[in-house]
Amino acid sequence: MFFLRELPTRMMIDRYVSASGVGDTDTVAQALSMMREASQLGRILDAYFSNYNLSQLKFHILIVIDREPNTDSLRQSEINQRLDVSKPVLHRTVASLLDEGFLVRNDDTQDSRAHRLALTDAGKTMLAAILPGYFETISDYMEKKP
Amino acid sequence: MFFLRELPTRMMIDRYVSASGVGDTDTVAQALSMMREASQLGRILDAYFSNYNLSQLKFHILIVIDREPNTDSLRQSEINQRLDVSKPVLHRTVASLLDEGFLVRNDDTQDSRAHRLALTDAGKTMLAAILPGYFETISDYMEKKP
DNA sequence: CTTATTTAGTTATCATGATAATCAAATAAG
DNA sequence: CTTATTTGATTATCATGATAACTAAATAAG
Repeated sequence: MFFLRELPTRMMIDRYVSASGVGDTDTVAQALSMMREASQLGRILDAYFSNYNLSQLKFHILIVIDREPNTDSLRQSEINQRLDVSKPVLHRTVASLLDEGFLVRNDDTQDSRAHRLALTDAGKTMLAAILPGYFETISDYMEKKP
Repeated sequence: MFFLRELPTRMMIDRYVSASGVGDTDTVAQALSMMREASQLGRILDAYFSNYNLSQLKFHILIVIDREPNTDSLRQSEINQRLDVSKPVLHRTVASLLDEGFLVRNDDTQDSRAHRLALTDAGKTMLAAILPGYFETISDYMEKKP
């Protein structure tokens, strides 16, 4: 999260960046602007997902299972390879998706410690319902921002 | 936070965006890429701040007080106008900065409900110590990313 | 003036991120 | 084979974000 509503002035950045010779002022200004915009868009998307009682993480879990080319299920550890989130948070969020009926869990025949997670029909329906508005929300933000 | 390590393919975006006519595929792809990069840089910055037992929010609080042109103190409500964060979180984090000795709090002579928050010498020293590395960290990330 | 509304700050509670530590099964090493 | 290490999942605990509801003081409205 990047909280600053007004970014540091070019002068202020310049005082530390080009003065100390560690980088380019414009590039740093661009990075700060990127972080601010991503925070704003992130908040807008969180609001969009909350209409469906979902979160960005839940959405991403559904997405990575759905888009897998050769199977319709993944292990928790495989989801973890695809999502940059800690194991306990993934575990808790998967548990919540199971509880809400968007995922089902079956034993893994290869490894008795593991399970395979697949989308239910409700999960597929939710994903189909949420995707167009997701891209539209992003598209709207990009058009309307200065 | 944007967790997806691999962004949706252009084809997948296209299926929802240009097909439904609600936006431009390239623009959406650019937005997703921006969110991913901002997440990654955010994690790197969090790691940098944690070396100083600080957070991005604490840093931003110190910054907005320090950069104020006509005064060396702000009310909590004034900080809130400058930072996109909820009142309770700001309150808690200011309390923590007071406790750590980076801020001091004095009564506001205009309004008995309010207080004025100013940097201590330790706060100014911390800010001076952390700023160059902050910009350098951002600069490094921008140079090294693909 | 008195009452109503707004503003500044605070408290309680919840949601969602992280790390550290643990258990059991699978795999590698001796 | 037996022991050591790695891997998959889980639990406990903490950090840091949010909203809702509250108090007290300041300000506006009647």
